[in-house]
Amino acid sequence: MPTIRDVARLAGVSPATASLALRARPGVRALTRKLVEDVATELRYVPNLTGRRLARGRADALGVIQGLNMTTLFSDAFYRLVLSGVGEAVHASDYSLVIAPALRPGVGVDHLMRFVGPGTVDGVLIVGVLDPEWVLAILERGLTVVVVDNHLPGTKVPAVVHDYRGGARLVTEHLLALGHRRVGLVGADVAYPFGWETQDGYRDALAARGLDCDPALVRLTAIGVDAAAAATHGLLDLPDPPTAVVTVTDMMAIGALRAVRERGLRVPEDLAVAGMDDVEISAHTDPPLTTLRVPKEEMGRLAAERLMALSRGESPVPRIAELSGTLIVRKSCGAAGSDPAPEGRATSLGYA
Amino acid sequence: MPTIRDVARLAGVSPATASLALRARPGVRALTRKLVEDVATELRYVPNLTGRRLARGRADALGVIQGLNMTTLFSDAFYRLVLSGVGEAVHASDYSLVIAPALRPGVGVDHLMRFVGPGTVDGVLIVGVLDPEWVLAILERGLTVVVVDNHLPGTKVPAVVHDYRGGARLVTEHLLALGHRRVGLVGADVAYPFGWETQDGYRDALAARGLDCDPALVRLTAIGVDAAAAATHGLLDLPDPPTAVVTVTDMMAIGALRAVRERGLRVPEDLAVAGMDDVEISAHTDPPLTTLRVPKEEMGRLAAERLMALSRGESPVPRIAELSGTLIVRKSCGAAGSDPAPEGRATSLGYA
DNA sequence: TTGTAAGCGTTATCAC
DNA sequence: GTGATAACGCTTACAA
Repeated sequence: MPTIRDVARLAGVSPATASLALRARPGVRALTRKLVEDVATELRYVPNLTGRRLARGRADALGVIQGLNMTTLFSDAFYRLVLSGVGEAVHASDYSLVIAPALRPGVGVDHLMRFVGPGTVDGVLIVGVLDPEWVLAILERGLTVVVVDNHLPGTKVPAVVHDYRGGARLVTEHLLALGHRRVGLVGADVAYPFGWETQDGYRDALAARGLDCDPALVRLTAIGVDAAAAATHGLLDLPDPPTAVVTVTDMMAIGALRAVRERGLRVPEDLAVAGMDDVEISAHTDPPLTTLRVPKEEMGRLAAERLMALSRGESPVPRIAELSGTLIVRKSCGAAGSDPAPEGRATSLGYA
Repeated sequence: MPTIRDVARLAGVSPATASLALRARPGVRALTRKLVEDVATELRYVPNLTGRRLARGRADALGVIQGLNMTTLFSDAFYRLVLSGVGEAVHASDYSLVIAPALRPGVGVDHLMRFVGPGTVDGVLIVGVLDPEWVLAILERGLTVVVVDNHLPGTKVPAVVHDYRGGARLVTEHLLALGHRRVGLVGADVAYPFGWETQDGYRDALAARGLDCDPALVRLTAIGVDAAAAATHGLLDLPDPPTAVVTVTDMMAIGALRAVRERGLRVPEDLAVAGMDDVEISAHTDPPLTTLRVPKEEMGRLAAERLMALSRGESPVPRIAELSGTLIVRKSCGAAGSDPAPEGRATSLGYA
């Protein structure tokens, strides 16, 4: 592997000059630059990033740490789109993207530093939910941190979040606007903001119509297809069952669809079902899901941009950026809608 | 940021000893080691990976370069599972995973070296199809390369591939075994191995039964839902249309399903449809797809392992590793089957 | 068992 | 404009 000294020697200049020339920096004669460049291509010289990083004291790279509320970043229907946005932004700025292993029992924060420690990356993005102590442990290791799709109340950790409260309200209001008066909630029984924000949004919508919240209609369960199916069965077992239900993720909505099907009932005639997230599969269920489109890629993009800014010493404000979703009306609530354009780059960036 | 010299100084030892102690290497007294470790945790010392990489001359990291036959590695239904397997293997070996930006006009191989050049990674995995010249250009830059899901005939580039020929044959045979005699092929009009291998497999199956291959039943199109739908329409327009069709990807099968639906016909009664790949969505179409399960995660895992072995100087044989898929019988061909376990590790988010 | 010293490949500072 | 030279943080002979 030729080094910059090899290039310099063959070009008859010093390494310093060769370095300047190859990076097209001012302060080197055009002729000299040309000479150096020619030698470099001749030698098939590739600058060694590691050397450069050490010398410059920065990596121009970002790390990604996955939260605990997903099995795998790559396979999770929601987060892989966030990751896609991250990749876009990072590469657009000529930063590298480093993926850390998932935290597991046995893989602690210190182990993580062997992959995304200071020096290798200029900061890390925490995607999803991670115990606050762990986040703080990461900060203590000297890394710049931005959290996506979660925030740590009571801390100063910058975050990019989605307005789940407003989103849940929007979805619930849609059902109410369709005339439903008994709307159930299949919520998430989790101890992080997503859990209570979605419940609050649901209650906001009811309250705005002056409706009472019947506790029997609220079921908190694990986030998953099976648990949501069970919860839906529970709702339909009620003496006075709901005519519509909001599930806080689309995968849970798929569970609800299954429960209805298992009873020989139909969606939306017997039960209207609305989800949240708008993942790939949501347009292909039977019937296609009415849901809230969470701007997943945009969240990833924004978070990456903020992290890069932070690593350059800038301080983006506000500390917490909140994006809002949009209602996607398909067929699972009865108000038929044509399928909208798939989620893509051009999304309105509604700060709340 | 404390360095190893800080740790050494405070522990009253030399950097060399501190280095040995912190890496739990032999040749240092237990007491000394304990002392060094204590100082390190006290100082919150995190070893700087960049320094280590430079000193050791290896990165313990792998890069991933995405091929041209996908939009995004993270969002592609097929390749994200390959990537998932890669991540698993890489992290299991304590290697880092670096994602390179997609090659585009303007992002050439040299630009790529700013992300996954020698020094930063010990080798790169090329996922999917890339022009042979580009692969060679990467090799010329001194990187170790393994290609996944494609191979470069006539070169010595190691690869992990899937037996698409055998797979297409398996799927076609399934249709023939069900009694179909006019089986169409919606193949891929592409100039890389996948294209012709799938065609060969289809013909193999027919030949094994002593059937002629009616050229009118073979349609080569772009890989995509719409093109496949159009091709299927073409087949159904024939005076003597097929009673079954094989599409070489599941996304194309979805196009075929749509075409049948658009004509007011039914699957499988009027046309049996079989796909290949078995992506996430394939179990959720209406009807669920009978398809070939390509071991995507396994391919990624194996490729990563081979690349790591290669980077350590070992030479895995054979140069090309070929994996085979398995037939997944669902309902789109009429031979009802219960849905098999999903690919990969059990996930609580498992689809219904 | 421990310390010294020489690199690894690059960039940045400063003379010239 | 260009060239020495000194870092950057770590590992590893080799010497003690």
